[in-house]
Amino acid sequence: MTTIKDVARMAGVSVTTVSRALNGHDDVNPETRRRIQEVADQLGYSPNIAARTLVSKRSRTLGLLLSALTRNSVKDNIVFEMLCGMNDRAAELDYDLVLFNTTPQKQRQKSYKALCKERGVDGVIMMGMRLNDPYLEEMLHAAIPCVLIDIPIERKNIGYVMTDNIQGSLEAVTHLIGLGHRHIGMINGHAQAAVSIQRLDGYRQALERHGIPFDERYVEDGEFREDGGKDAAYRLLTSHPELTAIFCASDLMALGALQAIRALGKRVPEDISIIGFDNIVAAQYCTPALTTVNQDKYQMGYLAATILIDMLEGRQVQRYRTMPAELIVRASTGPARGD
Amino acid sequence: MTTIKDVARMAGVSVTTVSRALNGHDDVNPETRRRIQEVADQLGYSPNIAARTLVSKRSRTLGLLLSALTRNSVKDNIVFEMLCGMNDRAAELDYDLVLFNTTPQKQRQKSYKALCKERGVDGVIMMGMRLNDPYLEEMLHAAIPCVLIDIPIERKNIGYVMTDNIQGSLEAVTHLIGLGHRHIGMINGHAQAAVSIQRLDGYRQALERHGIPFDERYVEDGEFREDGGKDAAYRLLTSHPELTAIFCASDLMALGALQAIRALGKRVPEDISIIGFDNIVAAQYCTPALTTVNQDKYQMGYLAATILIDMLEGRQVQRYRTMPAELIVRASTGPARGD
DNA sequence: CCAATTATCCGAAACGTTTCGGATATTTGT
DNA sequence: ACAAATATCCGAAACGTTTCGGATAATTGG
Repeated sequence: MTTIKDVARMAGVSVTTVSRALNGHDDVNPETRRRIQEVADQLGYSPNIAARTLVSKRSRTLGLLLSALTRNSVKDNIVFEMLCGMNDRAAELDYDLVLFNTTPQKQRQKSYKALCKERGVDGVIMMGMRLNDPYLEEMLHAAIPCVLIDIPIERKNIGYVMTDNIQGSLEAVTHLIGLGHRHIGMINGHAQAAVSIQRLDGYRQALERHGIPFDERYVEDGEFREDGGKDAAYRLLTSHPELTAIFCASDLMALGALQAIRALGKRVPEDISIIGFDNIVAAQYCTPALTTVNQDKYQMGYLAATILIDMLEGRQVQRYRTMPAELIVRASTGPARGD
Repeated sequence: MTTIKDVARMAGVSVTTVSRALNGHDDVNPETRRRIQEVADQLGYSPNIAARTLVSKRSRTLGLLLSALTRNSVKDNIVFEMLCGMNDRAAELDYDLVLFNTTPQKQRQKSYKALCKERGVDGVIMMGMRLNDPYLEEMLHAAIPCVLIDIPIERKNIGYVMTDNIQGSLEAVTHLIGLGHRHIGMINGHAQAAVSIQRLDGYRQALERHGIPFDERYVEDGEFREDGGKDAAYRLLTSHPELTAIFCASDLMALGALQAIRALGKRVPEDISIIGFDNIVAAQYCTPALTTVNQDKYQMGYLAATILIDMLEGRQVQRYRTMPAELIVRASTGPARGD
């Protein structure tokens, strides 16, 4: 492979000058710069990133800590869409992405900071992390630029992007109430997710605004999993037969709920209305098509990369972004049955 | 960050010894090794990968060239599932993955070899590449270990993994013939995909075995896109009203075909039977649920990573793998209508 | 015309590893 | 007891960049 030395030799200048010329410093003669550029092109030179990283501490590489990139998340294209967004933006800005391999057991051995330092990434995007994840705490102290997805923490060197979950669930539940529902259950994710807290909040606010008392027995956790949603729906509907609608904090759980309802011999939406959250691909294809709250996942990934790179390159920027949610009414919601 | 020098100083040995101890070389006293390991743990030392890569030319990093990781592939979870498989396997074997950002215009400027060398990746997994992609040709000459997905090329330093597409489409079309269909159209991808060639082959073989003449006018390309499938189905059905079934080379195109058929006022499967390929998530949720040929996408990614790392670490290994395809009969296929 | 500034270039150090070649001390074989 | 083999360690070079501090030549100001 051709190195900077080859270019220097062939152009008849020192490596210093080549480096400075190619990196756009201004103490190099325009004519010299042109010649160096020509030689570099001709030789197909491109700098060795390891060497550059070693000395300059900058690698034009973003680290991705995606806890959900594993076997059982394949139905769930959320991560994928976000990844596409990040990848597109990173490509535009000429950064590369590295996927950190972080199985839970590895987390114990290797600190967050070590992970980043040894890889020499300039910054990190984190998603799918639980609020009590040890990495999260650690990250707050490490001085490494980081953008969080779905975790609203405001600190130096940290940005986040998330959907307006309160607005989203508020609209969803209001939609149900508008259809005459008064006994509305909720299948939430788990307590260690910021989105769960917010979506529950929106649910409560909607009820409150319409004078419907909040009943905590109407809320079950489904761990954001399909079978978790199925179990939760089963528990909810058998314990509280008065329920006519269920708001789910994710489409995947809503899909599970659909199964449970079918197994119980009830119909959607005639007997029970269902709303999901996320607008995953399966939501528009399942039967009945799922009414849901759309998150612009691609855009979130795109924005996360944008914010991170802006931070890295010292641009002033809005570090915290909340994207609007959008209710998408399909076939899984209808008027409340008259009991 | 703590470096190898810190460990050396604190352990009272030279950096050479620390390096050799930590890397498992055998010319170091067991007791010394233990002490060094202890100090390293205590200091939270982990080697700087850039420095290591620079000198040793090995980075424990795999490069991913995924042409399909972009906005319009979000419905298509094939790449994602494969990625999950690669990621899991890489994590098990302690490798990291880097996503090369390769927009088409960048390909022109930067050679494949330069891309790999400058990043210092040990090997590469390629997928979604067209047969006439310039990178492909280049890669055959570069001496960089590479695993191809869906491109059966047998060379030194190269492996591939793909599905048995001939068997898969053979089964699919045989299934249709078994249901009494005699006029079977095909929506293929495009000529620059090995899978298209193989799937067409399987289609022809199935017809041939049952004495049904092959009619090239029954085959249209849909470019593996949903709208492409829709257009192709429209052309096929309007030009050849005798068709009672269509075999699609991808589920995404089958989804498009479903739309076209609906728009033409026909029913699936009563008027037209449809079979897809891939078994994407949407296939099981759409209406009618799609009969399709399953590819074990996760396993393909997992295998690709396995093969590549085996090659890198000098293990003897089966470099070429063809995975069995599996016909999954759902609701989009039925007996041929009697005209 | 001389001093001061500016433009342009370069040598050498530094980044954190691995590894080659050798050095020293210890053990073995006879 | 002595040569040979072995076990254990280390110094220094090398990897390919960037950058600090300075050097030289050209230009400017008065």
